[in-house]
Amino acid sequence: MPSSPSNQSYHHGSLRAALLSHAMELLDTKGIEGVSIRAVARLAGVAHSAPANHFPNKRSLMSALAARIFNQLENEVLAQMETTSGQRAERVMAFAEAVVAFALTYPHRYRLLWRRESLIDHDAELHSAMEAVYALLIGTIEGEDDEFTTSLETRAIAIWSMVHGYLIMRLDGNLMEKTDELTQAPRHRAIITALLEGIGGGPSGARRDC
Amino acid sequence: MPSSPSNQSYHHGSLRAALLSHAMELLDTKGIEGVSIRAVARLAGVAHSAPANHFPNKRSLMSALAARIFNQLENEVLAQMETTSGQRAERVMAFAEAVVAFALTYPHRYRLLWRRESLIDHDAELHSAMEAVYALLIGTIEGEDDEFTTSLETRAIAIWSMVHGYLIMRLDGNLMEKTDELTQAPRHRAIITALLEGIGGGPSGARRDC
DNA sequence: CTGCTAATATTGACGCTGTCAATTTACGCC
DNA sequence: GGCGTAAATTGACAGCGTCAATATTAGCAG
Repeated sequence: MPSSPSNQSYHHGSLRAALLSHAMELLDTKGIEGVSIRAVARLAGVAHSAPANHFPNKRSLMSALAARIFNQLENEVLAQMETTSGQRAERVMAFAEAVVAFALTYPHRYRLLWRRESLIDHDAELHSAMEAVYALLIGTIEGEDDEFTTSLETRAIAIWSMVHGYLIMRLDGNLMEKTDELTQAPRHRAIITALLEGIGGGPSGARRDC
Repeated sequence: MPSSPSNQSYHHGSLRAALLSHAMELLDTKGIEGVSIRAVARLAGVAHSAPANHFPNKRSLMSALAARIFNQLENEVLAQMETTSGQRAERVMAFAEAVVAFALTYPHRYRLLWRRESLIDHDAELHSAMEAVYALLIGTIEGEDDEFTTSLETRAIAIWSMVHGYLIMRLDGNLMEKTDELTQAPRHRAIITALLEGIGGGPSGARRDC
């Protein structure tokens, strides 16, 4: 009966799913370095070498984990964007809001997404899971006539880069600690605003919130 | 004679500097995971436990390495910015240009700078080395009257985030491969341009280069 | 110049890791 | 019912970071 995970038979039945689940648990509690094949196997109650049947090496396990995390992120972004059907700026802000919220809630999961040394270089499943999130981002800025200096794709990468760069530094506490302790959470809103309005041309508004 | 590294005496003389040098060499050739205390000691020709006298643990070694890398980056940025004494946009571009060039030349060094799990949380030397680069960035955008929607600090973090986010994804090959193979290197110029001109308000120029 | 102390390097051990090989178990299909 | 094969087990290996005990030497006090 493959549907019973706690089966005490020799064969686990659904070990692959159980391994991923325990790996996620370890990732959340102990961080990326805390995820080891042997520890995961221990949690699943199987021998240290049992995972080898489902994941040929550690990177394979971590890649499957990362793909699952990208899928979660996609769902979070989708949910957040359903609450907003407004203008381009609001849609971009909703995207950023969802990613920031996810990363701050599950910092280690978010970090793993970019830990390329721990992942398989061109894993198909992982790649398509990431592309799905990227497609959502494209959806936030396309549709209207594009007469910007930069292309649609460049602007998408710009948004993605900024959100990601901000998060990595915030999660690590670099540069941010002294600033965010004062202004609290919505700093990322100001960051996105800076991107939307530009920082090189001159004043484009009166209100300053951060 | 502490100035002779290849001294065959029992005491190395300048082991700490030699260890850092060999660690940098390993970092460049084998990546972050390739830097191990024992491998570094092997390269230096000392016992596997000799580094413990100079670095209490691995994070201490990696932090010293990262601080040295930040210092190198600071010099690169300084050199690049001396070639440009132009407007704000050109200074920002020069900063980005220097960081991008450094990261593409020494990808593993750049990656280590943000590998917080491998570094000491609040190492003083590392922190001040990073702040020095941050101060250069502040210098690129301050001076003129600030009447932007966002604060000076927010705009600095925005630039830094965008450059960093772009680089991490480009080094990893995420999202970038299919785009950069077409447009080649100067994609990051377009990214910075997007930030300078803004992406939310509407067209602000006619020329489109990427 | 002698002697002592503290710094530095060595050896050895421990538990942990990822990975491989050989073996045992049991499911499912003919 | 037997059998092939997938799945799990045990055991081993080298490499890792770290600690403890030991050996060597540099530098300074007298």
